Amino acid sequence: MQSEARKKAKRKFIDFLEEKNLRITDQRRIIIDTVFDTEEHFTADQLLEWARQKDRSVSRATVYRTLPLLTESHLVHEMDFGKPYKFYDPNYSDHPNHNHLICEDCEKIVEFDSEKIDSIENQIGQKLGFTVKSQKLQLSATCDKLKKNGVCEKKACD
Amino acid sequence: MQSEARKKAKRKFIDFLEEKNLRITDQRRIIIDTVFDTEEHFTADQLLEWARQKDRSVSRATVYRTLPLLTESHLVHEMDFGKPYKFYDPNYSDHPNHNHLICEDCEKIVEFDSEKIDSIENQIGQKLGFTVKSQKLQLSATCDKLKKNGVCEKKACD
DNA sequence: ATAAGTGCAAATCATTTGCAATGTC
DNA sequence: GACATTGCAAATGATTTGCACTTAT
Repeated sequence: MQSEARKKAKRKFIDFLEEKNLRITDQRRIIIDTVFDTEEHFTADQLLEWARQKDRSVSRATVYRTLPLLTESHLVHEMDFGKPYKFYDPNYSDHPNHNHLICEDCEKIVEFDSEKIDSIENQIGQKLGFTVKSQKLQLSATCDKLKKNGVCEKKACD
Repeated sequence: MQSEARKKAKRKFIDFLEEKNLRITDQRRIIIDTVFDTEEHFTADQLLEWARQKDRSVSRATVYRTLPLLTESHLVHEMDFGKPYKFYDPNYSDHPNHNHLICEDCEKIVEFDSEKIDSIENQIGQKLGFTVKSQKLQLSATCDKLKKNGVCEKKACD
């Protein structure tokens, strides 16, 4: 699909590593490929699993050590939905202004843009005496389809 | 200040417990008093500390077992700011539509209302096929005062 | 009496870290 | 070769839970 954007993101991350004098190892390459070949949001655990499918040499520690680099480079966005683990979003550099809705029934995460909200946020920050660095608008919701059909798209819900 | 609202909140929580046939113990009374006598946002650990100042018989386990009851009653709001521990807000029932800004420098949490955002959120949910159950708009920001004066209100920042 | 509540200590579970070995530049 | 990076296993730290005892109703 959008392999162009993904290739660009990979290159940008490699550049980021080089600028910081960090090394491009096999494991990092595999993690990068995994991250930017999916459009889905993922957890550290999922990323580990996917990466190890490509190459067993990737360890949990390396995943956990690479994730902060990915977020620091602003190519991946870290998100907290009140669950005991974090979610990561590889689409961030494409549309940095997007927000998220998580379905309480199936944990599906849906992205949406909203510039309107962005401008309100900055107004609010100003009024309070802060400079807004980042915003997270997170909606928890229940799926309308579920109520009608008894199932979500992603998987069965109870 | 607003001891009326606080008294009401305490009573509501007692009612909540009674309706669920749960018991009103000394420890719970102390926790309730602690929670609704502050207007600050707090963590489980802070609540434990404050409660134990009033009465050493309160244990960490009881705090952790009471917190879910408080949030279930909708009198206290649980919040996640991407830190490894949760924050709780005892002002929730007063203005259920408020959102939060957290200062990255000193962890100070500031509340603000915004009905504008609420209505946008519901529109978005509808468009996507979800019924919005709850929303969290969280801004991370840096303190303007800090930049000028080199200190935040709450404590020194680096 | 009985079912709920308590403290304690042990268990969980995501994430982090120390260390000795290995790989990159 | 210097220094970053790795996997492993152990550590961390917030939260949860099993259990035997205690208490509210």
